[in-house]
Amino acid sequence: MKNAILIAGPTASGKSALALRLAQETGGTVVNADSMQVYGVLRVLTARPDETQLAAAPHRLYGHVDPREAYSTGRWMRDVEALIRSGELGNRPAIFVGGTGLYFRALLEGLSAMPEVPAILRQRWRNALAEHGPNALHELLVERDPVAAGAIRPSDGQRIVRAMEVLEASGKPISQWQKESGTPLVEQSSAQLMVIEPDRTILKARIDQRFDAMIEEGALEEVRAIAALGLDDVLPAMKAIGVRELLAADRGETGFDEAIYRAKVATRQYAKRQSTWFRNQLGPDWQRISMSQ
RNA sequence: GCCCAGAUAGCUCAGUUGGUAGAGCAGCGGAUUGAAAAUCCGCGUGUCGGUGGUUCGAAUCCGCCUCUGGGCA
Repeated sequence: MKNAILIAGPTASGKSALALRLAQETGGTVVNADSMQVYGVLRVLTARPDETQLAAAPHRLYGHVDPREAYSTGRWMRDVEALIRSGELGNRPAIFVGGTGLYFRALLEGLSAMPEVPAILRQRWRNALAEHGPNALHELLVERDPVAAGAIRPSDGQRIVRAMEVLEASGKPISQWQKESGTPLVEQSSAQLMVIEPDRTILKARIDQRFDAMIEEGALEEVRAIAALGLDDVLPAMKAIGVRELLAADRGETGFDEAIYRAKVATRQYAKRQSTWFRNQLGPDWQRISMSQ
């Protein structure tokens, strides 16, 4: 698609507000590019737009996924593609906003067309990882896909498992798949690319303040609600920052002050990883904004 | 006022019989192609409270001072 606006930035950098403003100015649609805000739970804890904000401009791909499901970059790309094809965006700009660097890369460069891996296979390799550890699986990968093995550290269990399951599901090494670039969904030359790069000290203050506000808005109740679903801890929705920390406190394993501190630290560390991605992975075409508002 | 115990990295602490110091957490840098709020890699950032002494050499031993905690008054 043409004339898209992309807004990347670490958590709590004020990007959602900027996206909303641009949507109102242009009549465009805000499209979520955040891997956690897709889930239909944890509205407060994932800082998903509230009713008022949703009413102020069209928003898409927010909270549309059941937390029992494991969403993925591939599914997000298919959702975006379906949205574009539906024609509902019209000729007003789509404003992609979020903190997931990989989503932006996929949008601009496409994702290799690897086939869906059957759930049974996925589970088998995950079990193998749990049982034998990453190093043993890496040795296997060295034999079966030496190129991928060379690029993946022997300690990186998650990527090793991905390489093994793709190979087994498709009969083709993941290193081969990755050479075949996919189809971009956004035409970069016509797009406006913005990344917010806030000062660390200011961002820390904003993170602390925002988490306190989340607690006041009912983050604990949200976490209790998701716990009541009895989901497996490995599901992405259960990995949202604050879930583990607040649940531990709710069970009496830690104090709430401790849980809040831990969650703030985890958010800060996440923001740092995001900043590293944006700093080094986004190309020179991105406009770097020191701080919006 | 007296007695005792502390004072070492941003925080909590370790440091054998003297050889200019190291863990965890925090922090910083990096990787990143369907779990990415995930996963993984690298880095110690220091007036060892201050001062004088003993010693070739002091975080370590001795004196004095300062601060903190506890006890006795």
